[in-house]
Amino acid sequence: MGTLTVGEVARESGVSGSAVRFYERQGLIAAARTGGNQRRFDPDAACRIRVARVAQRVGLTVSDIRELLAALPANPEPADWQGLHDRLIAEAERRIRELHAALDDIGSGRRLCEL
Amino acid sequence: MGTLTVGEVARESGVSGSAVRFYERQGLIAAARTGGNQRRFDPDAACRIRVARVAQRVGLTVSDIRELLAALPANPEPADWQGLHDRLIAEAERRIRELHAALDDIGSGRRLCEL
DNA sequence: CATTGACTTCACCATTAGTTCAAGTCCTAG
DNA sequence: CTAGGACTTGAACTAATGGTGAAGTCAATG
Repeated sequence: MGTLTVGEVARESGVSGSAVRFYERQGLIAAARTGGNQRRFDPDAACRIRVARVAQRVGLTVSDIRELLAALPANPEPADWQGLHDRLIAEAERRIRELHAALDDIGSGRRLCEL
Repeated sequence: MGTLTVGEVARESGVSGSAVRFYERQGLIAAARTGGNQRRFDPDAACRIRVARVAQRVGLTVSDIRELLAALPANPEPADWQGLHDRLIAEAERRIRELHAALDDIGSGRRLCEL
């Protein structure tokens, strides 16, 4: 069920070990424990972290991402990941529209500063 | 020189009084003091705050904005404000490009999650 | 068995952008 | 002159995203 250590997941996903533990505390990834209380992750942990990192670039908070990932079923199929991708894309496009709106407000110029 | 109180600037700019004081501490706006140690702002304070708020929507931090505003001369002319607008626009476009890059990475799909 | 590296928890540090609170002071209108 | 609202300070608190260090435990290897 869980075979990867913190260090292995960290290397595979490109984040620090402390970040891996942080993501577990935050519920983005789940870990089983060995008899000696060490974390053992499923192979999809690194994948979830990679998705989480992209989601962060899009502007989602960790708790947004927790909810996003919570929507995934136990053994996600490609279609499930696709749905997640679609949501991320929609979100990114929303942020882009916001920036365009800010651009418009800047362009409106004097209304900001009628001195 | 300075006639507006904290509350007046707050109303004119649409931010809270505590935010106005915060922005003064951070050097986004300047205040003279009355004999009784109360702040009195120039009429352009609200304008600077409005610009600052748009800049935040674009993703700049308060200290970025301090530097941006510090570049303004004492009595800014329209051209000075225009230069500032141009910088904000360039920055917004940069952020939009970053989001598009994130979109591309999401689109690359399976590379994120080759399960 | 002993070493070594990886792991554990817990708690504190940093940053950003403010907000809230308490206790006290100022200013203006009546 | 006095009441009330607006103002002052500084410190503590918030949320988000981790980083760091101490003290101790586990696991694999020679």
